Amino acid sequence: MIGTMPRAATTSDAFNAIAEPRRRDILDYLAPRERPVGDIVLAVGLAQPSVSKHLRVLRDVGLVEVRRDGRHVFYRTNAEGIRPLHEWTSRFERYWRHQLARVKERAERN
Amino acid sequence: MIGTMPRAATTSDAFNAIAEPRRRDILDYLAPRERPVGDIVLAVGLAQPSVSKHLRVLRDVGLVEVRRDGRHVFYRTNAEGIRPLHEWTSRFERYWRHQLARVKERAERN
DNA sequence: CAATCATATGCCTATACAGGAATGTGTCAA
DNA sequence: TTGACACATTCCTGTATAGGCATATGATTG
Repeated sequence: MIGTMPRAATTSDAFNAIAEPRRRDILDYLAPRERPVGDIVLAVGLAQPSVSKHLRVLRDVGLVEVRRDGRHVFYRTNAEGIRPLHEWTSRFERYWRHQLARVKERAERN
Repeated sequence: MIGTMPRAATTSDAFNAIAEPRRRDILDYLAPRERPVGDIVLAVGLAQPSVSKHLRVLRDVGLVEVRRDGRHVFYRTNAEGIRPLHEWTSRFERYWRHQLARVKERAERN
């Protein structure tokens, strides 16, 4: 049998990958520029193995890219991978703008 | 003991809630206007209990709101809940714009 | 009140983590 | 080659699903 359909793998797509807060922390930290794993460990305050595992997930879904330089491994964000997420959320942008407009409108009537 | 720290609950925040594709389907379907559960069931092609459970999650994180009218329960999106997601992804927007610019640049040199 | 429609909730199971601890792997210096 | 440094991977465990199925709940009508 195929069995049931549990929660999807974190590596199934960017949406699942960024559901984890620490992975967003990592991406935030990497946003300005590439960093070696050791720096990421210090920045996010997690154990090194945990960080490596998170980086593995981010790498599998294409949210980060890797470059090796001697003993150091540098990670950098691949913003292109975040784009689908941004585009999906953009679909609803107009709605909160409308809401904001309504709120303002009400405020101005007082 | 507190135990280990497994994957966060889907109801912990919007990021976790929308990690599930069917929930995004539901939000997409609700985007234009409110709908009763029965219509959502037909639209997403899931069993009614599954849909109700997804709606429950979306409701718990504030991504949808409910209105009851007789036997029918109408759900509508609360775009405000998607906003944090949009804003988080916006942080990286400039990067893919830069990438796009670089790609264009290369193309124009040929 | 009974029957029915529209939803919601409970139970069960296979699956997928996330972190901790220990260990493996690759690279460089002496 | 040996030791140290920088990361990656494996194993283990408690927790959190997502869907199927059965059932409970709320509202409407006869």
